[in-house]
Amino acid sequence: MSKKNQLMATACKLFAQNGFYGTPTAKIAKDAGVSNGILFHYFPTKDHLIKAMYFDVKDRIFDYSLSQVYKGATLKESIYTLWLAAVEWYVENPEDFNFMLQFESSPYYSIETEVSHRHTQLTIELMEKGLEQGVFKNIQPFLLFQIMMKMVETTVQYLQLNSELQEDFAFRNGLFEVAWDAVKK
Amino acid sequence: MSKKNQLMATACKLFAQNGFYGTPTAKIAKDAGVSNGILFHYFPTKDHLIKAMYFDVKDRIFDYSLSQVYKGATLKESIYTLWLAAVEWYVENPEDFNFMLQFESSPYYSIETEVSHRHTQLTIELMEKGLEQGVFKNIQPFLLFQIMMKMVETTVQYLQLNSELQEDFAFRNGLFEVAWDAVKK
DNA sequence: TTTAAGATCGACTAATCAGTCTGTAATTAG
DNA sequence: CTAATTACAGACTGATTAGTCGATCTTAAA
Repeated sequence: MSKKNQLMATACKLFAQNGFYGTPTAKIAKDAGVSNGILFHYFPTKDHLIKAMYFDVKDRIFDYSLSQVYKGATLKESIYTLWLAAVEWYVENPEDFNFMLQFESSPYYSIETEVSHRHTQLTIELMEKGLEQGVFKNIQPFLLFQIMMKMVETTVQYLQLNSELQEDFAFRNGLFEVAWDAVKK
Repeated sequence: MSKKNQLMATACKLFAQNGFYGTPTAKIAKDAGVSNGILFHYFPTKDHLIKAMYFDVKDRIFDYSLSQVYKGATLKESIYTLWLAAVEWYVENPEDFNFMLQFESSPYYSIETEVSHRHTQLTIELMEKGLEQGVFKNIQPFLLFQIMMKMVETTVQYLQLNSELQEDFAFRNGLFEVAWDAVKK
C-alpha cells in the first residue's frame, strides 16, 4: 500500500477511535510508520486529509456496489443489492463506517458534496425510476434516498452492537424489508 | 438565565457551527459574556461540558415530549406524539439537533448512556407494548426505537434543507406514516 | 456584624499540535 | 549520465488552547 493510502487507513482507524479532535497529525504519521512531513506533502492541511478520506471511502463503496449489481435485475433487486452492498461494506470495514458517521455530522459535510457523488446519483436515479413505476410513496427522490441510507446506518450500528447477527442473512433481509416497507406505496 | 446555562447554550451554538474541535473554551466563555475561569468552575474539563450538554438536551426534549402526550391515547397516538415532539423540538432548536448529531457519532457517545435515559426507556416501553399487541414486526424493541429515531433525524435534516416545509403538517404526518409503515406488521 | 461558601474574574502557563523548513534519497525524463 | 522532479525524513516553531490560580465580589447564614 502506498504511504498515502497508509496514512488514510491509519487516520481512519484513529479518527474512529478518538475523533478528529483527539487525533494529532503527528500520531497519524507515527502509527502509519511514516514521517510527519510526508503527511503534509500529500495533504496540505489536516482538513484536506479529512475531506480526501471522505471521497476515498465513497469511491470504494461505489466500486464495490457496482461490482455487485447485475444487468437484468428488477428495480427492487437493484435497490436491494445496493442497500446490501453498503451494509456489508460497512460491516467489513467498521472504521470506514465510524469515519463516515462522524464526517457526515461534522461541519465538513455539505449536501452538495454528497449529491455530487456518483453513488448518490445512481441511487437517486433508481428512486426516480421507482416513482415513475408507481412503486414508491409520493416523496422526493432525494428524501427516498436518505431514508434508505439511514436504514443502512441503523442496520450497521445494530450489527456492530450484536456481532452474533453479522452472519445472519435473514436478519439483514428482514431489515431491508423494513426499509422497503417504509418507502413502498 | 444562569451563567451555567448561558455557557451551555453558547457552546451548543458554537459546536453546531464549528464542531467540538473548532471551538475553543475561551471563545465559548467570551461569546457567553462570562469569564474564562467560570467555565471551569462549573465544568472541570471541556469533556465534562460536552457530556453535561448531552444530558441537558435529552432532559429538555423529554420534558417537552411528556407535556405533549395525553392519557387515554392509543398506542399509535402516543408514539406519534413522541415522534412529532422530537421532530418539532429539533426544528425549533436546530443547535440542539446539530449538537446531538455530532455527539452521537463521536467517541463521547455510548449506548449505555442512551439507554439509561428516561426518554429512551419510555419509548422502548411503548415498543414492547406494541410487540405484545402484535402491531409491530418481530424486531427487538431497542431496534424499533432506533428505527423511529433515525426517521426523526431524517425528517429534521430534510426540514432544515427545505425550510418552506417546516409549517407543512401534512408533510410531517406523511413522514410519520413512512416510519410507521416501516415497523408495523 | 462576622464569617464562610460559593460565584466571578482575567491574567497566566505548560503542553500540544498544525504546519514549515531544510536536507537527502529515489525515481523519472531527456 | 545528468537534471529535474518527486518522495521522504524529522527537527523545529509559532500559535493556540485547555486548564490553573489567586484575588475580589456576592450572598446568606449565624
